[in-house]
Amino acid sequence: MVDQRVALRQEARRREVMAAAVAVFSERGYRATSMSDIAERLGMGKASLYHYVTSKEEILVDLYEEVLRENVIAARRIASAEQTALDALAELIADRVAYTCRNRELLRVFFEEEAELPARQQSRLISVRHEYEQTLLEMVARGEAAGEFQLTTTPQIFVNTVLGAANWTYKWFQPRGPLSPEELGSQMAAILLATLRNP
Amino acid sequence: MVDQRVALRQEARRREVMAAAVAVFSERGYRATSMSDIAERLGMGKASLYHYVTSKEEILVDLYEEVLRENVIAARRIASAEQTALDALAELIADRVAYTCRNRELLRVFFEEEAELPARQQSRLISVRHEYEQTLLEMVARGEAAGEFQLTTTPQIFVNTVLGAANWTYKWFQPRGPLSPEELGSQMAAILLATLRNP
DNA sequence: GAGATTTTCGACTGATGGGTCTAATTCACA
DNA sequence: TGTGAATTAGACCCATCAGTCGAAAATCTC
Repeated sequence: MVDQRVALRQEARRREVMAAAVAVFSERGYRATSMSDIAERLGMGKASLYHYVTSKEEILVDLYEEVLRENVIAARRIASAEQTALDALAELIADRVAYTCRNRELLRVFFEEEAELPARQQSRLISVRHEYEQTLLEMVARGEAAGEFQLTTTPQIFVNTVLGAANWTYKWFQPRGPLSPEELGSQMAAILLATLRNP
Repeated sequence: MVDQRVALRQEARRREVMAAAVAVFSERGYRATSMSDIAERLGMGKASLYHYVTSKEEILVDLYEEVLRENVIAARRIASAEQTALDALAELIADRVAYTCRNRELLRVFFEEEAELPARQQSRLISVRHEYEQTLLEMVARGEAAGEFQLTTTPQIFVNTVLGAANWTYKWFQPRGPLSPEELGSQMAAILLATLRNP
């Protein structure tokens, strides 16, 4: 009973620490950020941080774990969607863009700090990324086989082009701009899939 | 006479240092790279490095300067091209992709170490980027005004989408793959401009 | 409100890294 | 082969930083 309460409070505080870490890592970079920087942002001393976290590296690994988890879920959702390959692609791209725009700071860290990960996590990262990409490739292959559309390039190149455009949004999306992440997502999907609609 | 020879030799050696720095920065990140790492890669002691370079920061600034210079040149070339807006766009994208693929390591540093730049360089970076983007936007506006094509989104969004796809190539292009940077460039241009060819 | 538990932190440690100093070594040229 | 400049580097300095320790506050429980 009591343990529960304490555990929950700690959990919540831990999340605050992670959020602060994301903010600072994103702004200065993982390596350039000291534990004191994170602590300062929370108005606490560096030593206190270690009550919620065991190491700086653990923070980074956990952040990656969070994004990776989301990736796995997204990949599953994609694979099980019952719709035209074209529709599925559109939904996927819009989703991906929206997610990226909603978590710009986290994804900046995710995309730019790969080299800081311990080897274990690095291979997990690669394998999840591969799985995600594979799902996408299969989707494209399905659409092509069904005669829904025709590519002018390798599926691989098409997929990389699309993902590049979508991922890059963490660098330029403005949350105070006129478009919501979802609106931007569907507009970008339209741009990126235009090549499929006419040969 | 003699000074010339010496100056040239030093210049050449300096370039080797910069190249080594790019390689290591790209692999481990700027902050995680020590001067000894760079020196080691060249088979020399850390102290020797300082004969060719005055500080670690200077190396980074110079690398940015190099890319920035290329950007300015590219922007000028774009602006002065006498051709259809559509053709110009295609050429530009292909160019951009090819350049990025040919200098993957340098561009990884360029895109991922912005936060490490001193304020002076950071504003220069922003202004050059802005200029480049502006040129692109004008090109799109010209094509639209001339009735060459019609956008389904803001020019800004279209441009960001295109640049995202092009820039992202530093993350996945494989120099040992079947496609040359130029071939990939023109294929990607086709994908990205398809949206302009039919409403 | 005593006693246990949780949370906080000041002070410390060991390691790393940017940059310097001084001196040895190599090189170009006469 | 001698001389002065160019090149190299070992040892050193100082700042920063991840992580620890012990103890003081703050909080909770009954």
